[in-house]
Amino acid sequence: MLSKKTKYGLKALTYMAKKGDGKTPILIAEIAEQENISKKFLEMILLQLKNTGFLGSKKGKGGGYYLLKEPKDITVAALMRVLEGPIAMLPCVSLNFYEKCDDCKTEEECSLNRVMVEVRDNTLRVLENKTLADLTN
Amino acid sequence: MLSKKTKYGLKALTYMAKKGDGKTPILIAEIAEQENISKKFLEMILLQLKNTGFLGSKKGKGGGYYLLKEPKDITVAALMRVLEGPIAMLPCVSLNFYEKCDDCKTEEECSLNRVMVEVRDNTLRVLENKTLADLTN
DNA sequence: CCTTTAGTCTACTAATTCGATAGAGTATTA
DNA sequence: TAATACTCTATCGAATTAGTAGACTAAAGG
Repeated sequence: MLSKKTKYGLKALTYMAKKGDGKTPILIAEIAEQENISKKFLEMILLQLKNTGFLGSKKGKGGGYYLLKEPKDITVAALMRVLEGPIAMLPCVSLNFYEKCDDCKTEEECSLNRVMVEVRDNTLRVLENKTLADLTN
Repeated sequence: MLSKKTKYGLKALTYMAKKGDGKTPILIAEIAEQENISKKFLEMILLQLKNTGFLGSKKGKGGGYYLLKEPKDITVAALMRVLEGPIAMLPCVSLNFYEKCDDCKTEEECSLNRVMVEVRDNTLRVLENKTLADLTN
């Protein structure tokens, strides 16, 4: 299951993609209210998305956050990796967060490895091809 | 990501499917050693799988656990639902653990709902058709 | 019948994560 | 220079995760 952080992050950026023109900043407070998200919690999430290159920000009056790329160029998979971490069900089948399992001798012998690779590929086929632009419909 | 509990449970039952004849009990200790799982932790997992109808048990000398069904009749999805809970990424798209999201007005309006349904369907297509018999290869 | 074996059950723990909040600080605008 | 709005650090309680300890019960077998 996705954490609320990931869910809120995706919903917030979808809101921004739907509403914004790409350069006019949008208030945290507005997003929080519209999407029913705790404002303080959302602050943290958007800040992280800024620090990872998805958002730009402007302080003071008329400030807020804005998307740095076009919605169609931001995949759900990329956002999930930043907010949630690995998409795969096991570390040993993760493409971006690979880690060896310490209870398996080899990955060839691991009974779960192959199935989880298959799950991962099916999941990624969806998430890599879905962008913020698709979520706004 | 799957919890270790789920991972261990799947590996343990795969071991049993590979090794057992369906009625001769297999020792917890043997599975734990062969699959590098903490014995005490595995006790708890197998007990749960007994209480949910997957395993039978026998106490005393010559005792242990045995599968109640044939490996080909136990899907990975069924095991994961018992050990891990929901397979879907959001409660509102879970077939077996459905829950309404309190931050969304309606599910039609929710930008994430449709994508997550698609992910779920793709994941289930794999997991529902994969049985313990497939894992033993 | 008594010892050994092996699953059952309850309880507890340490560490981590999750979701959220508080409040001071800083940049920007008017 | 006052108001605005993002930035940063710190903290919090609750829940979850992974694992351990130890007593209890059922069964086999000599």
